Amino acid sequence: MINDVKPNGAGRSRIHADLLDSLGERIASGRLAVGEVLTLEGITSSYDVSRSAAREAIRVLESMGLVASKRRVGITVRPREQWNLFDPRLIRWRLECGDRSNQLLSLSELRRGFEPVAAALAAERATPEQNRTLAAAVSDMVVTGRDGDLEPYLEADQRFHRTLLEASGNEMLRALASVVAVVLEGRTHHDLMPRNPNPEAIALHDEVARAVRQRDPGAAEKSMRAIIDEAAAALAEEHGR
Amino acid sequence: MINDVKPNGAGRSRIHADLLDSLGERIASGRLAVGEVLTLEGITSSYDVSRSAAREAIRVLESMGLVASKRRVGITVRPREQWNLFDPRLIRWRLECGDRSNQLLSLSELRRGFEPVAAALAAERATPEQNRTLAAAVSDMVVTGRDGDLEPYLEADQRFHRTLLEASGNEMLRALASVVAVVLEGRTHHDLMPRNPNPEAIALHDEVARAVRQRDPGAAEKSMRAIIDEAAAALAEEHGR
DNA sequence: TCTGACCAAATAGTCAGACTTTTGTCACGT
DNA sequence: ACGTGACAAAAGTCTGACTATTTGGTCAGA
Repeated sequence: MINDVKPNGAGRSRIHADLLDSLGERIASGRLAVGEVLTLEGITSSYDVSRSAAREAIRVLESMGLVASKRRVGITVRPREQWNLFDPRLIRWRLECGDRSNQLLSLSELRRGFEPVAAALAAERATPEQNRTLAAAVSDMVVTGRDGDLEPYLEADQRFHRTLLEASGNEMLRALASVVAVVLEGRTHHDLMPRNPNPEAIALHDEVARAVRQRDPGAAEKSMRAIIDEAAAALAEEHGR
Repeated sequence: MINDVKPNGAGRSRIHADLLDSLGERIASGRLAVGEVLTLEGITSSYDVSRSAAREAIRVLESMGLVASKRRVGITVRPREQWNLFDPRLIRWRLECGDRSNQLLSLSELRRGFEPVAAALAAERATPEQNRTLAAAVSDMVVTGRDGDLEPYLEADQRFHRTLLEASGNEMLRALASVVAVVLEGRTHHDLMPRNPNPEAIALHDEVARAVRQRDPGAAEKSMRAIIDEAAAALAEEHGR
């Protein structure tokens, strides 16, 4: 009996969510190794859930590319190359255990690609409302950053990036907002942030907001690239010590 | 009774796959509008499948952010901003109907972000084996492109981009290979390609391959950007006429 | 008439058990 | 060695029951 699931609180559909979370995290962390084989029977008995609950969880994991189900064989953990790494849940699982900094490193490389492009597009398309939101977010980052209030700072930071990606007017870029949010969250919640946010980083956010407001795609793109590089450098430093 | 599902061939788990496909496509195409409400009961009776099958399909759609399920109210189609647009299946559904060119346009903007970065990274990290694969893919593109063999050309094109993304050594970038593959596939299978591939585009692929081989990240990045721009321009032209 | 408490119906969530289909394995005969 | 056929294991599917939650309405009282 695997005592991995959270207590069945007064919440909604806990069984499915808990089972999914537990299995997903076990796979993401490698505790269930690639190639390992499960059976529905095994899951129902070790987690003490019904067959339907187990099947539904497996179907979701299958849709994320984490497992493959075959008759007469069972449920096999698929090789990592087949995982759908952009699923926010999988990202969260991977951050919660195992290769945390690994994940954050690859995410940073990726952000270096798409956030500058998003900034450039936003400079062409942002609405006045979005510009106001960006300015407000930067302002909040300044205050909370100075006081060392990490939670509100995180919220403002997320708001900044989400707004910028939305302002790009590109649905796919906007969809990456949840990914970026998870990354920022993971960075502060897993002690990969300096206790006080770097004032330089905040200044760069301000530069981006200003460039977007002034419809200067080139400058927006450049400053955004600087933000990512700063974040990557900070991450490397925290990781190194 | 909605006669939307493919005939139950000799395949494996047809019921689930067909139901999921049908529902997913109906939602992606907008035939099931945002905010519309389904019930399990309705699904089981209109598709003539069991409750379990319906539940499993809904659970997967839920995990993609396409629907939300609530007691006493039913299964609601969620607003598009909440969809997980990076799920390869959703991309395919959206290409198969409705906003095909819309989707391809946003994908192009996105590719403009990450493929150049991938090319630059590949120039630093590609193995000799990968360089060989890139060269072979370009060679195949030249011959099949000259003869107008669109299917083999597509295959070589996909191979090129997949290899490049893999060579970036970044797992997230590699994961985008399936996205790019679907896009390339959609472009040729939906008459959004010129009958004969543009020789200039092929030359650009060759430039990228050479820059990667010569460990020149800047050149690789630049040429890759040119590829994307060429593709976007071609797409706009095909779309425009 | 408004307010609040309570009740009933609708609907998803969960479970248990049966049957069907596919497929890997192994024993058997050639 | 090489088919080949029987067996069994496992997922796939279906059905029906029960549970839990939430909505919406009803009714008593102020």
